[in-house]
Amino acid sequence: MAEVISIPRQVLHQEAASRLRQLIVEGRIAPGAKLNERALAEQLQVSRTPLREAIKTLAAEGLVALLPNRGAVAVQLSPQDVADTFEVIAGLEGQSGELAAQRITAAELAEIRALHYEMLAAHTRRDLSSYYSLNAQIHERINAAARNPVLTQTYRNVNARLQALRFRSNFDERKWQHAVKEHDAMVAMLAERDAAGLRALLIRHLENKRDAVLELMQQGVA
Amino acid sequence: MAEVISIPRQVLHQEAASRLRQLIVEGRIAPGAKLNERALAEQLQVSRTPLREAIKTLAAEGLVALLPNRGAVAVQLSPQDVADTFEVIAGLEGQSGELAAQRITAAELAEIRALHYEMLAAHTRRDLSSYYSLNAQIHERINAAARNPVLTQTYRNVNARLQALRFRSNFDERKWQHAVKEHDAMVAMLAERDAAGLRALLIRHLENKRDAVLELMQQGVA
DNA sequence: GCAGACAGTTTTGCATGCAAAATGCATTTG
DNA sequence: CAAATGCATTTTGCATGCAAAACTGTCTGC
Repeated sequence: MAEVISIPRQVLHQEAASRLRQLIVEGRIAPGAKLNERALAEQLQVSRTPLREAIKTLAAEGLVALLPNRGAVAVQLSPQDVADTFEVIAGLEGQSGELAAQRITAAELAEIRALHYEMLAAHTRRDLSSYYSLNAQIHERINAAARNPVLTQTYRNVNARLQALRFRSNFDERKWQHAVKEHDAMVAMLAERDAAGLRALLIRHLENKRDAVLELMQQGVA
Repeated sequence: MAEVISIPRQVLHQEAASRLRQLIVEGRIAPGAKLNERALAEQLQVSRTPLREAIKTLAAEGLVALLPNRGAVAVQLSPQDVADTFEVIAGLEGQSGELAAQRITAAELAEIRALHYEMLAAHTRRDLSSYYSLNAQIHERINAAARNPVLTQTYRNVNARLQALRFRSNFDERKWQHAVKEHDAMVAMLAERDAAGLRALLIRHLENKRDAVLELMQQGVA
């Protein structure tokens, strides 16, 4: 007889944390929105105890803010917060690129190149959703090629706070063109194992993304 | 009549997290040691619920590891973990120095210089405890001068994992001398606002610390 | 007409109880 | 004698209950 009871793959508080993280990163819980424990617990089908543990986890990751005796809210980043966060991400990506250029294997490089071409296709089709996903994958792969799990975790953690924002950026055609060009250069520098060059390029690339996001924020789009 | 009941300055789970963090960072809970919820709750004078929330916070900070259905243990870093962590810290400190050189005020610089002289005094007296504390303070001040709260938080978070280890390093007289010299150069470069130079110096400084710590680990001292 | 007080409700924060998983230990078995 | 088995105990993970704080809306007094 087959298993009747479904086995939870993770413990509940981790499952709850994953799903809540996704809700926030995807913007389905708006920045600044209050997290009502009872309502969220019902939505996620867990009791308040594991949910509260999940909230503490996300608080440590910087995705929610805790207001003593007043619960938790999804973080709302000020333009200054966004600028600061991009500055840190730029440093982390720069380091990732620097290390990746030294440590990447041919297979990894080939995979990044393949993703890059897919991204070009998405750009040509003006398929923003695919473009965004492929873009994120390429940056993740560069990070992975640096072969430093601590760097990867730190990068992911800080990056998560920006995901909701970047979701709608790159609408400006000229900036989009420019970002694609920068990606071209990235692949070339990776192939040439140009550590310093890739580092500098990634930092500029992130500065451009920062400016694009800040501009959108000022227009009230994000 | 005066207040009879003491007002808890923070909510319990945050208080518990602070104290537990301290226990781990100071090495009073050994790396790899299991965290028994009932015993810890009694020691910290809280019930298991806020303690469990505190443990989730520290897990997100990377100070404890969660073993599903088997509780939590204080992290034990392998030499590779230590090397990876130092690599990230080096990047973060390098960036801190780079930004600090651009943004530091005269007052901040003066304070760092004062701390530096105190550190020289501690070194002359072979007062390792004071030296260690002043050393950490100087690095914190440089970080603060970078004026980026996200960078500061990220730095603190990653750095916390190493605190227990560095506690006993720098016993090697020659390396100690060299570290002090590097600190001399740091202050000079800050004064000259030499961003690139300070960045490079801090990275080298951290590489030296890394090597010292790894050496001690191999000797089984830490 | 509006600030402030007040009662009712909601919500958070914590303690406790209970089921399931893990652990320890003695006994059995090959 | 080592490995395996079974039982008792411990420990974790979660649900629930309760007190205190925060919020809401109403009413009173000026």
